[in-house]
Amino acid sequence: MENSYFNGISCPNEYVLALKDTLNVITGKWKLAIVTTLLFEKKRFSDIQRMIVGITPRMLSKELKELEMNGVVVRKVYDSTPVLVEYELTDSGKKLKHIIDTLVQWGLEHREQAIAAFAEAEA
Amino acid sequence: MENSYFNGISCPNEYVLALKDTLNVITGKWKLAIVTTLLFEKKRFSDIQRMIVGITPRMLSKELKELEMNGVVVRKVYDSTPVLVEYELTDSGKKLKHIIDTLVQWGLEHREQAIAAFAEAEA
DNA sequence: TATAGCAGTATACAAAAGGATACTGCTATA
DNA sequence: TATAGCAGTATCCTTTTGTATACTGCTATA
Repeated sequence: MENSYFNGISCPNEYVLALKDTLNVITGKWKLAIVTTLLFEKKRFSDIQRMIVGITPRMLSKELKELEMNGVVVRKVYDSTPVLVEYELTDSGKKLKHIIDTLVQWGLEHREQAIAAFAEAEA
Repeated sequence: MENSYFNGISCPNEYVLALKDTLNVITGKWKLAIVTTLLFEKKRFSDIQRMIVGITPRMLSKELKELEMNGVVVRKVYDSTPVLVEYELTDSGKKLKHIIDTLVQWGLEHREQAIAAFAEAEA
């Protein structure tokens, strides 16, 4: 396994790429919101739009395409009339729950300390 | 504990805020790079700048201020001559290692599947 | 036949994030 | 006394990200 230098620290190349991949998937204003609604169950475009308050169809379309490109979501088209489209998480997508939990956990543990630090920095 | 609606899903208000806090800390082009270099040991401004290839002093300064505001980093000024400034992770900051590990882990597990999905979406 | 819903796209714009470059005041060292 | 290093700041610009608004083609239902 080859190593690369990330911030002067030698570490496996894959680690750096893996980190970038993950960040790619979870950053973006609506990405985690979309993933969260889909964790429950697969949904249609208009369902998602209704559940996520404030999202425009343009952004929903864009984010869904990126999630699909990244293998987090699959778009299923049923050729009924009228056409039915459903968005569903892949296995990888479902595993994002663990990441979300970890992020929430850190946030909870950190919250009080952060508030204190912020108050101090303000003063 | 009060609940709020996140994407139409009822969940504790704190969870949503906690998630936002964490995302605030880890998003930004250089945030995790800075945290990673500091995980090793505390460092001076110019040390960090040397280790993170490509970062400008402007961005480093900006990101460090935000990390400090968020209680992830502490800025220590020793009034020697010339003045010595050191940046160090707080306890919360050190705990970000767990998040980074989780992100890398997901990325590694996901990588092969993602590549396949991408190839398919292209075709 | 008019209306509403589905699944989006198109165009234009505003805001946020990040980059390039130059500069500051300080001091230790050659 | 000139130079280099420390710890940044200031100004301007480009790129990326996200918003607003209108529109498309299709079809089921009233």
